[in-house]
Amino acid sequence: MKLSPRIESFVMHCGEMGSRWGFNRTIGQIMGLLVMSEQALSANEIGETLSISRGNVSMGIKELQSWRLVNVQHIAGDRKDYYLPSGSIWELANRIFEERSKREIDPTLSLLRDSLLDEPSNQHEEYALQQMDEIHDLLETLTKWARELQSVSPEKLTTLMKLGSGVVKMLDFKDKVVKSSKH
Amino acid sequence: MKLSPRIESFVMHCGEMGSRWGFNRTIGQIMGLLVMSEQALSANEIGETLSISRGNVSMGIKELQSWRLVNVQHIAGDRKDYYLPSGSIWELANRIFEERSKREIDPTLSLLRDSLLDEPSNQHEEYALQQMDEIHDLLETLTKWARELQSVSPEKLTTLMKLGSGVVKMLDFKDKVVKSSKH
DNA sequence: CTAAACGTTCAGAAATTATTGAAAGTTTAG
DNA sequence: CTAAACTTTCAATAATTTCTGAACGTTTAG
Repeated sequence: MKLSPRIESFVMHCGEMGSRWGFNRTIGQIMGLLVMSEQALSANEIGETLSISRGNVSMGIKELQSWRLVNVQHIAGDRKDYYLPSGSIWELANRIFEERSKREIDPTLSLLRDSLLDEPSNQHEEYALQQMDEIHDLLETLTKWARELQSVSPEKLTTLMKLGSGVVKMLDFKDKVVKSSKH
Repeated sequence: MKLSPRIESFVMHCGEMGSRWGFNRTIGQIMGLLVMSEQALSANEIGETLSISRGNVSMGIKELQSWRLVNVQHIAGDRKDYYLPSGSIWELANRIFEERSKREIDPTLSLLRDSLLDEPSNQHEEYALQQMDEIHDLLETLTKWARELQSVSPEKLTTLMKLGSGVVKMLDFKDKVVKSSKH
């Protein structure tokens, strides 16, 4: 499949950014390609378009499935697997976010939880544990916040995001209302 | 410098997580070590404690400085540079967040902006550009949100975070108040 | 001025990660 | 059952990233 220059440069960009987004070049390219394509693509089409081996496509798709970013589609009378993004751009971003906190935050949180069970045993540990405790708190708050936002409907989330720092003004507003109702 | 088992395992964990957080093992370890240490450390102390070469420490510190995560401290009558984290845990997390969006989002945003200037030139591009546009929107909203939250004071941000999905209930609350005031 | 005590750089070596392609596994049409 | 059309796996290889240590630069004490 030949890509237009513009689409090709987007796909290649996804490759370059791949490792920053948490996967590797090939996987970035595959995802970029699938997102750009209106039809689901077969493994062969993907491999030919990106000039990568059949085996590599298979591994890449497997990884993307573990991130819940692609789904398989079957076409009646055709034995091939056709791959497509598992949802809208919004949903994909959400999954990446979720999956990344699982990989980047959860392990640390669990280490810190264990580590903080015992009392400090000397001067150095006193300070170190204090620091660990702060990190622990921060991460707990972050994941709690993230988890709760996951359960909010996309529309409300959009409203919230569009509001930006207006959220803070709203906080003040609520404070005022609550206070004045106490009088 | 000999570390207690608990501190050592935290530092090693930072090493393992390093690449997931956007840097590499050594850099993760150095940062972990500095965060655990009440006193600023010299390059030699860092290298000896972590068993890494002098050159590697130098490069690691340089990288951490480019992330604005460590500062240098000088002690009168001592020629050595002493390194320490550039702020509280909260501030460090903030900087990592900021720096990562710079590296993970900005380049894509700029590619998309350019790419979306011209009209689609065929059927495939029509769909592809629509997708690019959605990604563009999402990233713009995200960065705007992030930028605005950066300008909010830590205390208010803490209140906001502790509130969690309560924020959404507040949205409803505001709606109600606004609506009822229209009667 | 010299030597010691630092920090920095960078070419080559080592370690890690990604990729290929051949072999093996699976499914289905005939 | 067999062959064809697929997918998956994995050992070997290639590419990339990280690390070392020697060479070099700078500053200052004596």
